[in-house]
Amino acid sequence: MDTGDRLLTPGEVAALFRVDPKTVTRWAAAGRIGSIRTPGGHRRFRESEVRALLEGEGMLDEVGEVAGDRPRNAGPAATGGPPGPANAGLY
Amino acid sequence: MDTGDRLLTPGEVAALFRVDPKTVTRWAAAGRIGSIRTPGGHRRFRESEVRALLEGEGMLDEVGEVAGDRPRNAGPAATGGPPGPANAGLY
DNA sequence: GGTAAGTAGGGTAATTAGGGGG
DNA sequence: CGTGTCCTAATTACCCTACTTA
Repeated sequence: MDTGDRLLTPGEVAALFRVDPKTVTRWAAAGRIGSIRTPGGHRRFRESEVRALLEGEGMLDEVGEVAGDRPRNAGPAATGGPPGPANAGLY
Repeated sequence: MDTGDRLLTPGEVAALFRVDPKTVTRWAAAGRIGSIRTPGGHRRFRESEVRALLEGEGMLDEVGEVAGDRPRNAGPAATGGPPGPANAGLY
């Protein structure tokens, strides 16, 4: 069960992705990444989910998009059935 | 049924939310989370309430998924443990 | 009774949330 | 369309000492 349910702060995730914390917050707002809200309104992200995203688990399209192409995001359409982030409409 | 009246210490709740014990105490002081006060003045929190807050507090009882009744994850268990980090917008 | 750990309390700095505009 | 940076406001984290709990 303990798949490493450690919660990371926006700053931690931002450092992992080398982006601004604001961008991470936008991902959570867009439902692209699961987020746990504290009673105070701050967000916490699951280390396991962040790691999966870092590996490319978010896009199950690792084949055919490696070289000589500009794949914006051909069909994210969740056809792969991401078991986790089912939270779409946030607010 | 038992509401899981197990009481958790501020340190336990803080570890669950990845915050400081002081922050948990502040939540109790602000009335954001129920707290039981000991005769000495220390606080105890209900395990059931804390868990509800972690899940998003959407009163969505996801207790019915015990046996393979929902073939949702057919491949990679990306998120790992909690398959449904469905959080609710609270702000 | 005594020791160690945790918690409460106040105060200050750092981080985060939200919106707007580039 | 997505990201980085600006602002203000709110929340959180770490500092301290004293008391309660185990």
